[in-house]
Formats: sequence, C-alpha cells, structure tokens
Amino acid sequence: MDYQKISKMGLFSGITPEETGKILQCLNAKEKTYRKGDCLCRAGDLVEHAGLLLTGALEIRQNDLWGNQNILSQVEVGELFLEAYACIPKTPSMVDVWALSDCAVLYLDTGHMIQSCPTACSFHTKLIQNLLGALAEKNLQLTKKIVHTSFKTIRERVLSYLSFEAVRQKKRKFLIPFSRQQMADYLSVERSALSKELGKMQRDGLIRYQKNMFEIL
Amino acid sequence: MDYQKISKMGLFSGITPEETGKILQCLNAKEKTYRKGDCLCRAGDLVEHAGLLLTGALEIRQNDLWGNQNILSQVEVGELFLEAYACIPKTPSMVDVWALSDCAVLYLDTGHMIQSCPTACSFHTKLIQNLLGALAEKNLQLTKKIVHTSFKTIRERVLSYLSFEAVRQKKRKFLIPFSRQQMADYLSVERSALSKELGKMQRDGLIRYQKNMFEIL
DNA sequence: TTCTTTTCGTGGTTATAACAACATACTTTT
DNA sequence: AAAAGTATGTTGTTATAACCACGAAAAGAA
Repeated sequence: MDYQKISKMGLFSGITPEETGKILQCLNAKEKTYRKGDCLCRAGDLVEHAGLLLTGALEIRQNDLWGNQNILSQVEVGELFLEAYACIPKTPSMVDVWALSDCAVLYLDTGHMIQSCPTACSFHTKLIQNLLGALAEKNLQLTKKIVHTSFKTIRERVLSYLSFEAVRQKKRKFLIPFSRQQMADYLSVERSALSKELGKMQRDGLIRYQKNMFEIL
Repeated sequence: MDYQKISKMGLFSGITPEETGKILQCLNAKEKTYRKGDCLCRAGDLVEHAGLLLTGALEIRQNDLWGNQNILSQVEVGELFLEAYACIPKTPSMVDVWALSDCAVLYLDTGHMIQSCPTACSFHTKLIQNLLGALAEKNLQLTKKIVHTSFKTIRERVLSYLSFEAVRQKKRKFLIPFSRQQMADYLSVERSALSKELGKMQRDGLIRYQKNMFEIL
C-alpha cells in the first residue's frame, strides 16, 4: 500500500506517512479493486466499513422500484463513502454504490477509529477530527441537493444548481461533472425535459452552454 | 444548568452527570431561550456553535427567493442542530432555524470538543463518539428526505414517506409529526395537491387516515 | 359561549413536466 | 474508415401538479 499517497488524502490530513501506515494497520484496512460498472454495495446491504476511494470514480445512487435512477453524489479520489452507515452499525444501506471506472478502494473499520487508544496514539485525535469534518461536509452536500430539488420547476432547479456551481468554482464559465442524463438524475427531472428547458433558457438569454461547459449571463 | 437532565441526552450518553458538568464548562456552553416564532438562525449566517435543544421544538427550513417553504427537518428535545456548520468553520448556513414553541438551547463549541485534552479527559472520547453518531444519523435523515422527494408523483412520495414511517414506528397505524402544510413542505409538493392526492389514495383503498393518523392497507 | 383564526378539503383552470418516438451528433470499437 | 453504440436535442401528446378561490371544520382567544 502506498502510504505516501494515502496520507495526502483528506482523512489523513495532518498525519505523516509513517503514522498513516500505523493507523491503517490498526484500522484493519483492506484494499479491494473493482472494474468499471461493478456494484460495490446494494440498498439493503449491511455496511461494516467505510470506504476510501484510492483510484477511479464512484457514484452513489438510489433506485426506486420502477427503475428510476437518482444520483445522490459522486465520489472522487480521496473521498469517503458509506461512512455514515459504518458509523451506525446494523443500519442497512438506502443506496447503491457503482463504479464509474476501474477503481481501488480501501475499507476502514470506523469502530476501531473511534474506540481505540486515544491516549496511546496522539494522531488518532487528528484522524477523528478529519472523519468528523468529512461527515459534516457530506451533510452539506446532501443539504445542497435538497435545496436544488425542492424547487418545483426545472428552470429553478437548474438555476439553483448552476448558481451554486458558479460560486463554488468562482467562475461564471465552468465545467460540470455531469452528463445530461446524470444532471437530470441529480436534479430529479426527466432527461429530455431538461434538454428542452436548457434550450429555452439559452434562448431566453439566461445561460449559454455547450456540452457540459456552462456560462451564467 | 440541569446537568442531570442534560447528561441523559444522546450527546452525553455514557457520560455521568458530574463529567457532563465538567465538559460543559470546558466547551464554554451557554444557554439561551427563545419564544415561539423566533428565528434562531438565517441562511447566510456564519455558525460558530452547535445547538443542543433542551426544551421545546425547532424546525430547520430553507426558503427560496419566492417564499416557498422547504422543511428539512424538525428538531426535538435532546437533538443537535447546526452541528455540521459548526464543524466546518466559516461556512455560511444554507438554512433557517425557527422555534415552533418556546424553547431553550445550549450552544456548544465543537472546536473545543474535538481539539482539547484527549488525554486529560477520558470522557472526551465518548463525547466525540456521540457527536460522530449524531452527524451520521443526520446524514441518514437527509438521505431519507432525498429518497422521498426524488419520486416524481405526489402519490409515490407519500407512499415512500408513509412506508418509512410505518417501518420506523413498527406499526401499520401511526401518527405523523406533521400538519398537512408541513407534510407538503417536507415532500416538496403543494398543500392542496397533497390533500387531493391523499383523498384519491383513500378512495383507491391504499391508505386510511384522519388528521395526522395514518394507516397503510 | 361567541368570535376569530387557522387548517383542511374540493373544484376548476392553467402551466409544466413526463413520456414516447425520432433525428442528429458524438464516441468507441473493430 | 466503417459500424455500432451512446448521448443529446426536438417534437408532439398526455398526465399531473401548481395555482386560485372558496367553504367547511377545527382550534384558539376573548
């Protein structure tokens, strides 16, 4: 395992590569690889470990009984996933996790992360701070999606999403990480209806776009 | 301050009243009271402290620019609120917090909670575990709301919500904590449209209800 | 109690999104 | 480069929810 690289990830920020190595042993960390299109977790599964994405990309989805996709979030390298379920033992997952590309995942035992040796290993404190920050961050991500999708019209949802994205990237012209279908799933609207509305918005002079490059006017 | 009572709340579970008292001093805890209808926090405010609700009830809302209410969650006695923002300094709130009744709140400095004396005070470890659990729990709450509102029709949203509630309360006949308006806000639909759909669903033999008592058939 | 205010259900109208079907453009594979 | 597959935009139709207005019922205050 590449401690050097792993110690650069958010969860280990402020922790040296050597300490990271020790922690990973202590947490019983196990690496696992997947192929593009693999399913890492299905709704209903019991989650025992938090995942840390080492390479590739994942998508957190929720499917209803009629097959509608609902994208909750995307996971990029260095981010945690399923950490909330791992922190609350015996709670079945509400979501699916899918590999968007080939990827490698490190599974961590959050129980150990919290309970063990707070006196012995001083860096445990830093680790817990980081975990706490990650959970809080995820919280805001979810809230953000709720804010977008609570609007009633597609136009409002799009504007809400694009405004946030523009602020986050600090540009009026920016790329979004979604295809049309993904953007529609994220905003909980129908793809072709989204295309239609985007076209209207461009004609109305609100936005300009090509593919996944958007500009707010 | 009533340490006896406070130590019974989730955040202090596993911590004695005496230890709770010490922790509260250490965290620079301050109690504040509000009247029904007061606003505790507005979107855009910088949040420095997590709130612990001692008495009364709160509502976490998000309002769009056109005045639509969007209920993110309700806070009951013993629960934390704004804890995610408190854990990530300098992030402005996306939400409003309103008092549904007269209430008392204890404000806690989460920074101290994490950074200080992990060796000196062994109960700090337990406290952090509890905070972590609370954040994870809130995460699942938000995910649940997303699951409900990602459905496209009112009927599906209602069924999703009622099914979850039935499972949670382990009864087929149960009370919900919402008025019609609140239920509509939570599911992001229009009140009268919700009333209409509920009526249809009863006629179709799916559910039975009176006021906020519901039964799944 | 009576009066006031709020909540809830109903009907009708209109705006809007879902859905289906198809054409075009863009990717990927062979 | 050709072919297959995928993504995107367009159109028209239909279902559905938002919106508005109103009356009844319930809750709260005087």
